[in-house]
Amino acid sequence: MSWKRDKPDQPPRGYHHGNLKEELVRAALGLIGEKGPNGFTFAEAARLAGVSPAAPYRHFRDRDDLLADVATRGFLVFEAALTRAWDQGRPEPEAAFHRLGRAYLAFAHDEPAYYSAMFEAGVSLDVSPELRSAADRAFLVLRTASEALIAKLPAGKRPPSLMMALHVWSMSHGVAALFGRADGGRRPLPMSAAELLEAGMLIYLQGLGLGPGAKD
Amino acid sequence: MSWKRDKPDQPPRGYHHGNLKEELVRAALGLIGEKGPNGFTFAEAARLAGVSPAAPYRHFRDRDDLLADVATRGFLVFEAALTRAWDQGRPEPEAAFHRLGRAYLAFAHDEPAYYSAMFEAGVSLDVSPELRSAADRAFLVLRTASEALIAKLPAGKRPPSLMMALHVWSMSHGVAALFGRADGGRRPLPMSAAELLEAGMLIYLQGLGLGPGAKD
DNA sequence: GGCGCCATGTTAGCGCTCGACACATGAGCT
DNA sequence: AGCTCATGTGTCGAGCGCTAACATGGCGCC
Repeated sequence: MSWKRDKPDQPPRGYHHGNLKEELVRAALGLIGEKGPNGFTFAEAARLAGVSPAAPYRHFRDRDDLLADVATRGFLVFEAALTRAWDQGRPEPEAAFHRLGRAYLAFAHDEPAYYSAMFEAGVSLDVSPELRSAADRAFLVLRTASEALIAKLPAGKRPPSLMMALHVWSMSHGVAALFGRADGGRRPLPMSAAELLEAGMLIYLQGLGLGPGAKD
Repeated sequence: MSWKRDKPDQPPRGYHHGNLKEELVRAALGLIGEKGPNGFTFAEAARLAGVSPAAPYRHFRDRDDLLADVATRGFLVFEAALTRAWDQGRPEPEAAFHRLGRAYLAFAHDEPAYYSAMFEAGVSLDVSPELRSAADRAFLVLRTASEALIAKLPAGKRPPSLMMALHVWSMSHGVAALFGRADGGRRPLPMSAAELLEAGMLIYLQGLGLGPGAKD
């Protein structure tokens, strides 16, 4: 009845929606962004898309399946943002590296819905190969950047690039999760999350021997 | 551990449970540990406690209120664990500091239910003053440890202890959230989460000038 | 062009949880 | 003893996840 068309001015669509899957994903994104990954409801997404509560099951096995799809798309967007920020390490790896950190936080801040689905919804990476592959590709950007920085160290003092990438990811994720959300009711800080992360990364790089006054 | 009431051979209790609030919290802990912070259900906790589905509402305003209570208790346990690990910086701050990091991960690993409620359930710290206060006291341990380490630096090179504590917390939380859970279906690592965090902290401290070969 | 398949949508319905009532019980106080 | 009130019970309505059976119409096939 009422889910037919909330907006009566919308052009009436036929029996078939034609693009329901996309619209469900967008509805889910909006709901997750508004009310968190748990406030999102299958039935409400259907309502937003203007279809009956059972229609989504034609496109997603269940609620988790939709969530996993959102997370997969999130990782794709994430990877694109990170890749753009890294820009193959131009003009120099250090500057590009700090752009990467800012891009990480910017993504968590500007795309809270994606970020929630990716890291906070409890979706296992194993539910679909596409999800894992998308997550792996996003991580690969961090790894590539870490390798480029490590290459500037003398051969004897190079840490494993995988470990460095994991450190970078951990710190970025920690800052984003604890302090980086849009005033999510967490702790007030004397500095912005971006500044906090940048300072932390500078100290970490210094510890690796990649400080500002490091000689290569 | 036989707090379950579903055993029919249990001595029947009277109309009043007598300790329902505590038992609900323990039931919630068990459920969160088993099925994640969302798999936990108010009615099921009541069932585990052997009371009717409506009884919990006499003790908790709603589901979130119970979750917040669990989180508050979690922070108390967390603070105790961290305080014990730090042990006032004995015998020397560096060793105590690394104990602290291991304690952080051990807590995330050994008490996944508490950790979920504290950091992953989306509970805002503002829902109750006790929760915020408990979280603040746990953080204070990290801050105290950071101050003790910073004091070993020459006066001109001391970073703000708040910032350092935030860095420590961020990295610990990042490692715990991304890799520290009990094989929760995340990414396989070439090293344990504890080793990863310890290595990261060593590099970070090195960057601050607190490395193994630092002179004080 | 006509026909039929089947992807996509709808309705109906089951079992569940959340949360709200009114009501029952009995522990502790006076 | 008798009162009182915190605590537990029974029951209800609304909403959600998900399934099964049915309706529609776009598209390929002859």
